[in-house]
Amino acid sequence: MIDKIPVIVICGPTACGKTGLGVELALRLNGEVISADSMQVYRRLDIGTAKPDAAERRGVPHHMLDVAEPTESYSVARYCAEAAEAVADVHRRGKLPIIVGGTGLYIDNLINNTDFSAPEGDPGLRRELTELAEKEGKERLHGLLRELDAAEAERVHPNNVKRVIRAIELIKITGESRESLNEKSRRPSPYAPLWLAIEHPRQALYDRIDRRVDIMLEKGLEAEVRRELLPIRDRAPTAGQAIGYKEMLDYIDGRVTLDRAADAIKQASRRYAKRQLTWFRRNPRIHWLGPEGPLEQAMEIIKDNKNR
RNA sequence: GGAGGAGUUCCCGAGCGGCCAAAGGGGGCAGACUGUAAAUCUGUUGUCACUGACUUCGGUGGUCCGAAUCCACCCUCCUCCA
Repeated sequence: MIDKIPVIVICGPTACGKTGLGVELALRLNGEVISADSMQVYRRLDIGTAKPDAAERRGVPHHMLDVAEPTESYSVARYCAEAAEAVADVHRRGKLPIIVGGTGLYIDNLINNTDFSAPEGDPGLRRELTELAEKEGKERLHGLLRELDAAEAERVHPNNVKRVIRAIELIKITGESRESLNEKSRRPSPYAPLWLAIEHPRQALYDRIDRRVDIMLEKGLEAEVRRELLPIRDRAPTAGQAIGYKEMLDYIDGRVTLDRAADAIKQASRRYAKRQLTWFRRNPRIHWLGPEGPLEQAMEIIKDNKNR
């Protein structure tokens, strides 16, 4: 307990005000921000990912931004390795690591110190299995998983081809069941996290999202997409999935009007926020801050936490 | 003014006498989640005293054992002729 690295985690759905709160806390607590955002890791994808600019960062050092090229495929495993290093570095220098972001998967695995020594994907095998699913059906693919790892087949829905493939891949490469691999991946966490998240009434959150998308458009989202994504559109496996970018490409290609593209971005962002909420709500350690004066609420909780 | 066509559950849209609270899609809501996660996937979506009842398919009134589906009139919208 005594040796654990104290960290603050600020999570929550998009557009809830995480970035601002993170910076404020960093300024007050002598901290540095470690971003936990699967899309802000990409260089030059600034507007669409709502990456904080120099003004927003207010001199607070930010880590885990701009650490990959848009053409690279990124992953939880890579994030955890790099972010853990960043956290350790910040702590070593006597500063408070503040993890700020909306990618729940990344945050949880970073904090839990998950061991990602399990094998990563085998592109050849993946292609083969994808073809199998296309030619013979998802049920056939799922049946294959059932033969190899019945317990996992029980947990993964046949329609979730990505997961089915991953599970088959794991057992084919390692010979071990998913359950046993997951068991092995659990390690003690070196962190003592204080979890914070900002909650807004649903409609208020959706309004914030809409406004934010309008601002992105004003700031030049279209130009950013033309400049950064259009030239590499088929070579951006992860970055190409970002909300905002694929919708803008539809517009640039002339498939939809700008208005419709904007609506699609808002729509997708709202649905994304919903999924984030689902993810974070199941974490009982999170202290949910109301929309009014989240900074004061956060400081209060931090004080209580210290006294404990 | 005349001739056609259309009005369906939050939206789009199928249904055209019983098996219809009404296909499908969208959206909403809820959930899952360990190497693409801003991704991928699941469930649910008229009301209730919920294995049954009640209200609903533009309105009113009919036909029929029985209507979203047939008939009459009315209202609204669209296309064409004037």
